[in-house]
Amino acid sequence: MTIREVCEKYHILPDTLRYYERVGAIPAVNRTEGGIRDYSEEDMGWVENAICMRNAGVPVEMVVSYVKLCQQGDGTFAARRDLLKEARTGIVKQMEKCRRELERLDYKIERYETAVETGELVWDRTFSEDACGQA
Amino acid sequence: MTIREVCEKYHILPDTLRYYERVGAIPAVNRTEGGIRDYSEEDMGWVENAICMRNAGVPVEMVVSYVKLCQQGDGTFAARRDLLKEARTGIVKQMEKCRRELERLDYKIERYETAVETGELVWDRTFSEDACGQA
DNA sequence: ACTTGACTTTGAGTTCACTCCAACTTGTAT
DNA sequence: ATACAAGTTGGAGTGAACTCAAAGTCAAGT
Repeated sequence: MTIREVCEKYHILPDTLRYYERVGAIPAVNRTEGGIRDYSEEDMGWVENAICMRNAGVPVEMVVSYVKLCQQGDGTFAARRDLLKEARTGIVKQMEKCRRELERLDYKIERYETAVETGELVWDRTFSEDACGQA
Repeated sequence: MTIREVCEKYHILPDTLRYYERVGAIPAVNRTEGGIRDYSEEDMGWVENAICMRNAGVPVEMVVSYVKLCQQGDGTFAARRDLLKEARTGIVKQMEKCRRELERLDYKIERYETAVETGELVWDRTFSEDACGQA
């Protein structure tokens, strides 16, 4: 599979794929005689891994660390598990922040819906005690 | 309330608060005679709003737009509602991506747990069809 | 062989959201 | 009065993650 095809499949730019490869977020990709990237099934798996982790906000540096551990062989299972657990914790934290803001937003949107009808905006609840649980 | 106190309350840096004010993510803050910021209850509400939205990954530019609409008065209820709905959509999308990656991660972590015990890593599931639903 | 378009590398540029610095002013404690 | 901490401004710097540009190479069609 050419870089173009991979990019179409995952809706990303060729430069992003090359960047991921350059920094090590994916291992070196197969090449043709002429030196052109020819993504194998395995390469695609790595690409997917990087995209999935990045989609969830996992830092590139963490993806790089994971790939490195994988390349170091079977002695790194525990380290890989720990790294993924750490990534998981970060994602859960981020989701919790989003959940709280969603609640806030839903309340506000509801108030604005009413305000659009009546012409008057009323808050019967205050948000002043903490910033979405961050205090 | 001084900038220091606000920062301690919300665990952010003074420079961040000044930055938010400068770009308009919060309206101009009350000042003392000498020109030192003295956050009122209302100012705090704006600070909280900015922090909450940012915590959920809403771009600063969107917070700025919201504040601008609020400052334009009662004629902008519908516009504000629409803006918050747009922010909401973005957050929901991000959470969905996180949810999918969490599933992936949980499966992988579970496999690694087993691998740590047995010394052998086995995938009885493939992730090759899409990148966490992004395809 | 020739054109055209896709691919290559290296390195620089961009965007976002802060974060820091320097020089100066304000407020508090002795 | 005098330190000295804490605040102020304007502007520069940083880190993360791309994204683009330039100059050249490769491959497919005519």
